[in-house]
Amino acid sequence: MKDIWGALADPIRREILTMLQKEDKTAGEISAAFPVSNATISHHLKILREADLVTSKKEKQTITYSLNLTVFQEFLMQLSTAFGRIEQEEQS
Amino acid sequence: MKDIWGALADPIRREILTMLQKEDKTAGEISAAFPVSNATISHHLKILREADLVTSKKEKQTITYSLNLTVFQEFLMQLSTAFGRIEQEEQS
DNA sequence: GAGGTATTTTGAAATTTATCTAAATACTAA
DNA sequence: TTAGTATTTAGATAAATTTCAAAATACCTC
Repeated sequence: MKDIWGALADPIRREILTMLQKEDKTAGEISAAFPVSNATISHHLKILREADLVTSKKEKQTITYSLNLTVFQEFLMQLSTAFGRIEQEEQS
Repeated sequence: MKDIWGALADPIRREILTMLQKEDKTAGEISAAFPVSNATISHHLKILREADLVTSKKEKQTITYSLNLTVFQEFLMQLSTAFGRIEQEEQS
């Protein structure tokens, strides 16, 4: 459904993206990191999938999630062109 | 309250920011641009103010809103450092 | 097939958000 | 001070979102 803003509006979903930066994780591993039910995390993952911010790959029993960095960076690009280029910070 | 993500989650609020890029506008001018009541727009403006994304200045009868580009760009900076630097596009 | 683990889906409750109308505030001008 | 314009606040309702427990799906192993 491609609602990136909506997907990014929830703090749990943003944390999920952050943890996927380091490495791919299974739904169970992601779920274990938050104090909510796995049904809830599954729902958050669905929203992230629909926004194309993550991809999932079914393995034996588990489903492994990966960050779709490309989509995220395209989103950042659009934002930064829409709202003025990001300044070159050159401290030192 | 500084909830930038929350403030940016709503499409009307994002449009308000976009229209303030061109030039400052009064609450009434902003309100006139959307098919919702001015009370609703006033509420959206409050959320944008609390997120520090806009500033307001009371003039005679009107209140003029301005985009706080600095806060927006800091937000972009944080995002882009968190999720990998934005590529240097150098098409010609 | 029976049981076990991993994950998603369903359906419902709770919370939050967006919206409206009406009332309140503030200022101007006659 | 009365009337008018601009904006916000209050209170209520509607719609969307988050969450949970329980059921469903899928796959693996005995």
